[in-house]
Amino acid sequence: MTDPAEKTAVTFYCDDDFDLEKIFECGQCFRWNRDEDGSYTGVAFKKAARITKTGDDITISGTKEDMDSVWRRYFDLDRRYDEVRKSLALDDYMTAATEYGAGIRILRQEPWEALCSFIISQCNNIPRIKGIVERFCEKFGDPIPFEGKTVYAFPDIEKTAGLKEEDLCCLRCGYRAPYIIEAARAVTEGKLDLNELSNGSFEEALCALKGIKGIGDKVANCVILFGLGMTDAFPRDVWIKRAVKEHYGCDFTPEIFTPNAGIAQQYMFYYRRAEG
DNA sequence: AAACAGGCCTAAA
DNA sequence: TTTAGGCCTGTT
Repeated sequence: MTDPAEKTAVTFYCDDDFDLEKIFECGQCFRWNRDEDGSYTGVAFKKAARITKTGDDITISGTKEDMDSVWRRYFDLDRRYDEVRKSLALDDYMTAATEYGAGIRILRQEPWEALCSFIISQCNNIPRIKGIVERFCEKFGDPIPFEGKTVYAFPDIEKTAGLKEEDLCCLRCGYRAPYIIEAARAVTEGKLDLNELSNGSFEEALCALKGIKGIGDKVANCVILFGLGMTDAFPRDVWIKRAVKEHYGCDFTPEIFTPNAGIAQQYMFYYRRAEG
């Protein structure tokens, strides 16, 4: 097999927010890993890549076609995050949060990967989530040659739908195993059209996702935000609940951040977690 | 050792 | 409609 990623790369200038560490380690994704030189390698949309930042230059391994067909959208490059931050700095707290999180971008991930990853995320910490996801990919994902090694794509929905619960025991994902399989089957059986969801409303997507056993409000909102690209979805995990309680009280509504409540949520999350 | 972790489900008020 | 307890696994 050829490995074009080793030979080519695309570099572009970015004067907007783009901090690799914050993007990949703010809790929104689980498949990017840092190397000693500060670059990150990962897989998305069946493409492996290494991404490096030098000054304001971002270099992504792969062809220009990969850049245009995958990474531009994945990294949400058509949105000005510096302007989003400004619009969200409505009070002292959000001013501090957006300054602290400057450099974050919301990744537009594959809907299925987001769905599956955030099912796994429930009641888990990030290292364990990453471990489970990685074992899932190694065991059931297509191999992709990259930089002399083999990495693995996220497993296909169809393949997952054909698995039995015991096939997933090696992941050590516990009680989430049936949820993963059920979600995949909902898609292959036509009960849930993940691609179509992004064309509909937030409410429709929320309702459709929560119709699947194992997907509640929090996971559904994560899927809508990170997988469907609806920037108003507002996942409430324990950290967000703490932050909201401490700074806004119980009459808070995320609509004050419309149309970017989900992005606001990410700044709040990242900031609150850093406080410990 | 026992409690807790980036939820969700079910049963019971 | 809200609340408690249990759930796999891993770490503290």
